[in-house]
Amino acid sequence: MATLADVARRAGVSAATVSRIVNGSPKIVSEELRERVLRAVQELQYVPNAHAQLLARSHRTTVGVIVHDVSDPYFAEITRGLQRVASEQGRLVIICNSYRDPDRELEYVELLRAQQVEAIILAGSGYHDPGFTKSLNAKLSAYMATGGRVSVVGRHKLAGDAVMPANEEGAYLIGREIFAAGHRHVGVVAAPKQLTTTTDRLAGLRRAAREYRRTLPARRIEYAEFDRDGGAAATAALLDADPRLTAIIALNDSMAIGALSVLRERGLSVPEDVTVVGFDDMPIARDVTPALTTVRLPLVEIGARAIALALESQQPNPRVEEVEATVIHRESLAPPRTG
Amino acid sequence: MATLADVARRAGVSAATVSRIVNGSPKIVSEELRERVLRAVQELQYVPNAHAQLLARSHRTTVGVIVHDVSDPYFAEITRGLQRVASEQGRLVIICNSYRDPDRELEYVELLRAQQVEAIILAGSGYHDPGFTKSLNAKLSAYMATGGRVSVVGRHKLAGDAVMPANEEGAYLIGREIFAAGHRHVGVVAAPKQLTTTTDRLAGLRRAAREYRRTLPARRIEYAEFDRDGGAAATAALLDADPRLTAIIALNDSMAIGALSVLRERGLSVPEDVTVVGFDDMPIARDVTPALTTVRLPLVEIGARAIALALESQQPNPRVEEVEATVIHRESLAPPRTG
DNA sequence: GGTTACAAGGAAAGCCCTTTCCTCGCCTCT
DNA sequence: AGAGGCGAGGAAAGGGCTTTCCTTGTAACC
Repeated sequence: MATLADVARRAGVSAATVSRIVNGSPKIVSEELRERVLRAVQELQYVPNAHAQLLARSHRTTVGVIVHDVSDPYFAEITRGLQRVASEQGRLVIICNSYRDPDRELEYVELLRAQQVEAIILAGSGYHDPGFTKSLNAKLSAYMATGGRVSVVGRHKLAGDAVMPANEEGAYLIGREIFAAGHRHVGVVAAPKQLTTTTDRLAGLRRAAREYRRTLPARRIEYAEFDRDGGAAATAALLDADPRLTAIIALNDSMAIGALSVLRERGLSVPEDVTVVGFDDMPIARDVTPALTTVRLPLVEIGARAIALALESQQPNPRVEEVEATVIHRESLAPPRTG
Repeated sequence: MATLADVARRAGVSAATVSRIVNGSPKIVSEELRERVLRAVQELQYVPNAHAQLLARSHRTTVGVIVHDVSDPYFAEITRGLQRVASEQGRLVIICNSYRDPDRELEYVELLRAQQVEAIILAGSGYHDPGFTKSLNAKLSAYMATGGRVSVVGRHKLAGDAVMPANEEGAYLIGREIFAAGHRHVGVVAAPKQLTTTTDRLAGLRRAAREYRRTLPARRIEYAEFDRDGGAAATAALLDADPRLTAIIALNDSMAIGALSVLRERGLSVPEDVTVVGFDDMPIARDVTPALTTVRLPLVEIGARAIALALESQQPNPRVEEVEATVIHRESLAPPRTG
């Protein structure tokens, strides 16, 4: 690779001059030199070494984001919002997939710190695991102590700014709809227990149940992987345990889609035989049959807010922003047959 | 941020020793010093500056990938394969979304070069635009001239290794199924004309048509954005122009899903009234109603191959690997009503 | 006892830039 | 004519790390 020095030599000027021209510094440089340098840059196909620049300059310009998996639509949407703001602000973003592995998450925080990122965004559910939370917080605090910015989405107990999707409230709202429609035998297709997202949403559901003088017994909650196949498995288990189920609440849309597929296989029609609702309102939710009634979280905006928070001027006290959830009514919810 | 020198000072040793311990160099260091250093590292929460390391070391360890949009399932899958191989090989990957903007693509090549990446992977359709192709090639060649590795997926005319999805062949195969089933009025929901993916797939369709002594007149091809809404718009246009259509071939699954939604709105049932087929076999294809008959491209593997090619030992002559397409039979294809 | 050999740790050069501080030459003003 | 000012360009000091080459101290050998 051609270096600054190569260009300088070729143009017969000092490195300082080349640097000034290449970076458009305010310092005035004569037209003649400028031309010679630019020509040399062209001829050598010179591109400045970003790492050397970073070392020499003081300000950082990269932000890191840790998600469970970008190819999961939930995170894809968040990342999209994030990217938009990032490029508006001239920042490069490094995306890291933790695949819901706490250790990997820890490693990535370290890696991003090593990369000297300006901010770290953590998206995705937290874990009920005090040990892990503690060590993550320790790493995050160390990073923040040296001027790093941290912003998390949907995690209660972490250092840094936070944007909190209304998981509890959203679940409460959709739960109300279910109970208001008269469902008595309702099953919950849930994500793994140790995810805070699971417990938050479950809490909302329970609040709705209480309001309608119902309960959500443990046997009507089936925990599984937080994806389509997990949803299918949990639905099958629920149905096997109690064939009278008239409604299934899935804790996200992917799981709801898995539920739909099992129901179809078993010849049960939705919503006539069984109501199914999801959570998140991912784009595909309107295109499955029947279109999913679900809870919308403004994911793109959540991502955008998270990075904006991190990038905004250094405020000492962590801020938390709540974002609302709304129920999207489509076709997969109906009253039970025997009303 | 604590630096190497800080650690050295605190442990009362030289920077060289700290470096050797932190990086596990083969050089032997006494147990006592090692302990002192490790303790200092702990206390200072020291993390080596990755940029300084990169500058000081010779070997690179990051690869860059340019896709149209990671949140598009097509690229999400490719990226997943890519990421897998990358972490197996201890590489960090930087993902760049070009949003199908040629200029941005050019910029990103530059940016990745500046980041000193070991390899650049370009995924996603090429453009029929000689000027752009030429300048992209120039940049790529400059990069390769200095030891950079390039690998592209599905682009004919670019420097570097390539993995070529069988776009023409896949389209030919699905085309044959359509014509063999007896469809005579078939419309094509196509992506923008200037994408090579469009022309390749169209070519395959034409070959199939020829074999069945049919043609694909221009008025039966509607070009639109390469996504769900584009598919919906194109389908509507096609239907308006010729209500007798009995089959719609969409050039990818997203567009097919858009087609499905328009058909549903208009009260046409699939596949009884109209057959719909897609392309790519993205995960959701099996979950829409009716499940999509489509062409499968092994996307995860394509991503994995692309990065493997780039990372393998420096072979001078570019290699190209073809990957096969297969038709996945589901429920959205049937013979036309009037035999 | 003197030489050699080796092991353990340190000094310093180098990686590629940015930026501060200088220098030099010329113009302007009195 | 001399002082002062200013404008254009360069020298050099970092920035944080790796790694080569040295130095020093000790063990081993004849």
